Amino acid sequence: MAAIVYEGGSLDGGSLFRGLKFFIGQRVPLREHWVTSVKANGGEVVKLEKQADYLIADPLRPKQAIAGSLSYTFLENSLKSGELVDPDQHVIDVAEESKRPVGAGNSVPKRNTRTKFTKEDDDFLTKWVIKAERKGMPTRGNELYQDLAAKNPRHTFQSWRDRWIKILEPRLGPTVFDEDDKEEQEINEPSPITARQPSSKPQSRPTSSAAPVVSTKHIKAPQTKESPIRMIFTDEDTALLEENYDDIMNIAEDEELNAWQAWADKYHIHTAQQWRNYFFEYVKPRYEEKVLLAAEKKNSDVAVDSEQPSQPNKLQQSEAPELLHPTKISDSEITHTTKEENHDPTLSDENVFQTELSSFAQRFEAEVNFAPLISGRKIPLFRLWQTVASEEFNGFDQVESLGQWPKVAGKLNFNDFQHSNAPHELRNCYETMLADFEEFRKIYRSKFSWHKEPSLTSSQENNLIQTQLMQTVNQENDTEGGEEDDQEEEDDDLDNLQGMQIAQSSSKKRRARQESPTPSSRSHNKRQRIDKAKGRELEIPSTPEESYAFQDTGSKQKLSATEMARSLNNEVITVSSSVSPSSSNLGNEDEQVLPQSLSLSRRLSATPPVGEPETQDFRFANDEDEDPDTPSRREHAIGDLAEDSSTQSQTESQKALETQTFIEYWMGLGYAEEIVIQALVATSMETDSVGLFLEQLANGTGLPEDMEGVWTKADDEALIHGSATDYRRLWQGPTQAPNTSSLTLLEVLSIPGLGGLGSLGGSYANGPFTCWHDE
DNA sequence: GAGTAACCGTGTTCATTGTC
DNA sequence: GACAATGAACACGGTTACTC
Repeated sequence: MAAIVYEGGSLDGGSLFRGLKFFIGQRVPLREHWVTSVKANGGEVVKLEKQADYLIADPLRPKQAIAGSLSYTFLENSLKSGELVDPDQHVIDVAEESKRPVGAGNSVPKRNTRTKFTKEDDDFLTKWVIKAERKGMPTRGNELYQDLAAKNPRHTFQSWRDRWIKILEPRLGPTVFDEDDKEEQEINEPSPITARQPSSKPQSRPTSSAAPVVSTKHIKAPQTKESPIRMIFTDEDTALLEENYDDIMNIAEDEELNAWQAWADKYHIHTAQQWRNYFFEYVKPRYEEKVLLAAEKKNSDVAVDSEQPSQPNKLQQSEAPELLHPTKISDSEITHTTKEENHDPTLSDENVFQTELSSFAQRFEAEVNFAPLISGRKIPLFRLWQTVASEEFNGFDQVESLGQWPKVAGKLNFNDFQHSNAPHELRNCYETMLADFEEFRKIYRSKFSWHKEPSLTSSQENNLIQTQLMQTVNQENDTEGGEEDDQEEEDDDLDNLQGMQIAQSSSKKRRARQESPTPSSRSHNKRQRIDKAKGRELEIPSTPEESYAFQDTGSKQKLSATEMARSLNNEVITVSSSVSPSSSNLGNEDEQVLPQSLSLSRRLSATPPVGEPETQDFRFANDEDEDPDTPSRREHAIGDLAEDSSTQSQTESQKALETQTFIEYWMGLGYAEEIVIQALVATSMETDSVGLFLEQLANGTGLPEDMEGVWTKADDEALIHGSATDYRRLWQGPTQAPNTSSLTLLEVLSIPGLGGLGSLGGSYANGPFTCWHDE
């Protein structure tokens, strides 16, 4: 062979590569040069690798080289030498994993024939992809189709993938579901969607420019192919899906395909896939977020909107009622006793429910999720409360004993097949967040049957409340006389002592110490259920009582009147008035009611607490001067309560009995008697605070010194020099606190000039207990 | 031969993981 | 935390069998 050497790429022609076919990779350096050189020397550059005798590639890119490829140095050296050099010396060492043969390669089975996609293939593929998508798997990756190809080798995974991406997904809907599917659909039970979809919905709706658009990630058909299906979803579309949220979520997995197709058949404006994508990508997250926000908003509303009287379902009406209660349980379904007796407003008024539960939880530093996630759905906690507390189920204990949680789940539209775990989750949810609340309310409501008093109207209750407050003021005025001028500083102390009790109305006297104590400073309910939430990080916003603390004076009375109309407070107020509205002895009245109930009610965020009248002694002492309306209201209230005045003379034996009851109650909860007594002493018989201290005393951690209601050494030092010495004799120390039979403290509460319990200092666990009287 | 669609390869982007 | 390595996901385009 005549060797023609082409130095520097000269192209004078030759026969060096005559008869040889080369495939030169696109990324080979100086590719054009090599192509020209090959052709100039009689060779042929082919377009297909498999047509080539030699594959020329870049040795610096072995991964891109085909197995058996030669480096371009083969051409270079051959041209230099004028003869073909040994190709073996120029073979590119292709990495094993990247080796691939010419053409389809060996990594996948080479198919000599094409396999047409049948309808069965398409259906199989569609169901496979939808199923995967529902599990959150990517539908455009390789893995999904590799698995599919392993299960159904009629096509390669690439082919399956292509089929879906290029063909089925764009046109999904009308073409995916063939007659066979429809027949199958007819055989199966009608899906919830088809069974419950509204019959009068328009079949087409105007397009809203502001409406969200289905993700083009999944649906690109209208952009590439002729399709009557529009991409824009209107608010009506959204509302339609939200209305059927529960039903959609209850669709069994194997029914989903047919259900969406049926849905799309009825609402032709979108394909089944579009409807489905839109629902899961937009409607469902949005819906759940709305539920959550609605719950949170209610909490904040409760804190801020203190002057608003309880308006049943107000929020529900204003904020997507169907959202919060897509399948609302009717009041009649919940209870038939609402109008006659013992109506629990928490069952009918979500605002009340959330208010009271928030307060209850706050009391125990627990966190309440008003939109808990159950089997992937966020449900309003109120609905769970309504359902379990309804007459049909009659509370947690009955549901638990009768194993009715599946039935409860059914009531909440959980599919027993698809959401098999929903009953268990609902139970846990209820037990964690509602069981104690329910128990509390049961005890509380049964304890005070007065609530069933049918003759006591709301206005009467309000009047009772007013009267209670006014009588408290009267008592104070009668006993303190002109000492009111000196009350300001004392009020601060009272604020500290009584915490939120005064917060509602004594706005001007708020001090930093009234701020909510740190979580660690609060004790917890001893019971286990509540403690479950103990470890959670508190996210409860500023306490509602804080909000009330800044109510203007003019609103105080109104606030009391309206808020007290709320159930729990009504209960307490009525108790106070009916049992013994002894206006001057706060402690006495506290002891008249169930300790836990009382303490809890005092913590109720948006409502004046149980012992409000008593605890407002000093507040109203000031308020009297500020509020010109007070006298008239007082007269009115007194008039309403005239018959109760006879009950104000509580005997000491009654007091002793109540004190005993109080202590026994807490002992019944597992606290040692001395612990209860110590807590009582520490709180100046402020039963509201007892619960806060009991746990810490029981744990041996002692009482915090920076906690409201706990009197510190520093406080004592500052205040010990007053006329309190007159009363110091009453206290010998924590260990000598009044026992269950001692009413010494109770007597102190009514000592003229002392100002009731409010002016009585608390104690700290390890220091001398001190009473004082501000000069 | 042209058109279609099944099949395939490759480059880019991005998220995850491991290392420093 | 920064960086690199790795692999999955994705988009795009090429190849080729098949049909008309």
